[in-house]
Amino acid sequence: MQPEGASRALVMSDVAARAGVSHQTVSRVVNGHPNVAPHTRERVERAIRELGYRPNTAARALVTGSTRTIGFVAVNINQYGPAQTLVGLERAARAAGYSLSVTVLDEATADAMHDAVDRFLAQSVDAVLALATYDDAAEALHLVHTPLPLVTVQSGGAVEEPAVGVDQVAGARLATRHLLDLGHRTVHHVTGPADSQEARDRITGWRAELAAAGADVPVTVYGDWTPSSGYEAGRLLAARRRAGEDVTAVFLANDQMALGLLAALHEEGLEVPRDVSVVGFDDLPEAPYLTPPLTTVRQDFAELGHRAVELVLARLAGRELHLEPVPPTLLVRASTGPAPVLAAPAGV
Amino acid sequence: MQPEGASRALVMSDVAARAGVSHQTVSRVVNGHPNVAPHTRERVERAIRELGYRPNTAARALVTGSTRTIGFVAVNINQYGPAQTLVGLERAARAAGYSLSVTVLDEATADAMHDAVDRFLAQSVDAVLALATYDDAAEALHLVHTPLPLVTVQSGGAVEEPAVGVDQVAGARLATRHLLDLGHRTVHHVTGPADSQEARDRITGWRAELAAAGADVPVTVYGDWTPSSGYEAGRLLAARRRAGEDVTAVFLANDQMALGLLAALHEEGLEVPRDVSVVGFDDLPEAPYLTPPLTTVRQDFAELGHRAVELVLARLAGRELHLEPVPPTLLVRASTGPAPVLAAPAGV
DNA sequence: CGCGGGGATGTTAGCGCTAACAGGGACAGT
DNA sequence: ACTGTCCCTGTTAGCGCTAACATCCCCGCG
Repeated sequence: MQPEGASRALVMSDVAARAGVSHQTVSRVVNGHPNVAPHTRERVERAIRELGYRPNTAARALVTGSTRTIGFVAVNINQYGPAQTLVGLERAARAAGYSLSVTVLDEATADAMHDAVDRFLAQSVDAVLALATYDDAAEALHLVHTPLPLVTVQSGGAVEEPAVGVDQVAGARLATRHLLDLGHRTVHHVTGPADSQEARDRITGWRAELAAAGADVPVTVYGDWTPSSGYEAGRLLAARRRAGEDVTAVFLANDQMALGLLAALHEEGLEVPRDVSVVGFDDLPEAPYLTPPLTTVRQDFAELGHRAVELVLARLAGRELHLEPVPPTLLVRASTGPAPVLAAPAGV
Repeated sequence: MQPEGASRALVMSDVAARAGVSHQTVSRVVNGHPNVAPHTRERVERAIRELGYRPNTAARALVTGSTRTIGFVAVNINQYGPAQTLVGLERAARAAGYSLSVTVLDEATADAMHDAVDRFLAQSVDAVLALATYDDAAEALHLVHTPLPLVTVQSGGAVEEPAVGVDQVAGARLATRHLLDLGHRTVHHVTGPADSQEARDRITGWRAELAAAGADVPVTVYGDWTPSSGYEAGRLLAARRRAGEDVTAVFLANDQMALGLLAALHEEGLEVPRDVSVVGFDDLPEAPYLTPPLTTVRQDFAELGHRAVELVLARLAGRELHLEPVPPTLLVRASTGPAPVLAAPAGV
């Protein structure tokens, strides 16, 4: 299919010679220009196939000014969400004929962010995608001035740049609604770190859903995404429960904390979901394998990537485009169940 | 520092005009050529700074044939290891003045792999890095013929291409040794999937260390990286223990399985590390937060990335270079302790 | 004092491609 | 039959840069 011996790189005129046309006609065929006779087009296409020709991107970029490359900058890629976002973005970019150049920042300072964007500029990428879930990253992004089209991902409305994201508020409402629907009188919430827009949005959603149902809004339990903080939250909530509080349902801002909470509840002799129902957020690969399998909220990273790239393409074409946030989905597993009929005044 | 108004892209002759030299002299300064008078060099550098000039990479790539970009292809980036590898690679590439173009494959077929490498070729990257821990990916890589320098990462010797990796065998020996040193008479092993070279290497290391210590080699328990399989392994090992087998120490091929095993042992009424000591592999971010905090083996991904890029640079320069695998380290936490003094004939 | 040599700089020719313009043939309308 | 038009194809001129060659000047040496 492709010539193995890399004797000399093929160029357009090699194809032209073989097809008996000028190199410009080859260019027209390659770029899908309309005014080429079907017969000619076919011959050129055959020559391209037979030779295994590929246009040189550097030459193309030099004359068109476009590299068909998108830069992606993120601060933290260890976490499941960011890693999945990268995957979704890459896939969507590839589908649109773009490749993704990735930079992972060590720290979310304006300097580091500026450096990254600057490097992208030097690389002459066509646009920059930035993941900015944390406030410092979002702020740093604000301070970066660049002629490059910039699209932020998952910044949750913290920036006015064109942005795409998953609807965190809706996700939190979904989780909370599910628990209320199961008959729980209220839902406790273990938050993520305060400097994360996503964490704040999840609090907002949880609160909104409780308010809509007329349920009590319990004091939040602070967490920081780590299983350790989930564990602590579990101890705390168990204590509150012993003190007579109505702790039968807990919604945690991520699955890792749910993992810790599950362990703590187990140690406290509370059974999930018989005594307490638990919902997480993220749908980690291990979520179905926890004991019990975790009910959680899944974000559609493929769709997120798709919309991000769509937005980039729109900006590149000079179109204004406003995209709605991606709706998340609830995955009901075994960690949630009907509210226990404890000292509740009203039974079924 | 940098002109905000992107009126028109600056080119070399703009700098040349300002510095009162020819564009070629500017080129020489930019590329650090020796024969430029200090005085001239200084003037040119000042002009570059004042104007905020940046060489056009496309033009440069066109004439030099090098894009200073490395392609990275991986099949699975969701897992902790691969994601960290990406981060390490990017950092090292950036430090060496290269940028990383990433492709994530949906499936490890030869076709998909070929496609990815082909796209890199079209993009005229300087080299390709491939993550091939699974056999199918490694095989696919074998079938790909390309003029591009190719370096594989974490393939564990399954490919003869120049490769870098973490020493999985050594890691497994470290874990096993640690348990034996604590006085355990033997160590049980929960494996990873059979089609993973890493998983096989860990079995090899575990077996080698047991053999070196003259300890019994118990039948392995099959796992597949998932917490679920770890949970099953926990049930199985607890049963074996009840049947009189000497199950006081378990080494699992990854932390996720350890997570499942921990849950199973807890359910079985076995306490870790009093009854059973547990060691994982990977040092997941949640490892320190499990109950109990997990003793595990950490791979140095920064160093891995560094060596991978070093190898790429060597190949690019035509140098032969053989790099030793990166040694992993053992992190002792609370999940391991001295062997219980059960029905053992010899006590302390 | 003339000449050779080497360091500093300038000039020229592409790298492979696309855009803009030029040309040529076929067809329709008069 | 002639002209205008449209479609197809070819020719030419760069895109911004680096490599190779040309030039110039200054210095040291015979």
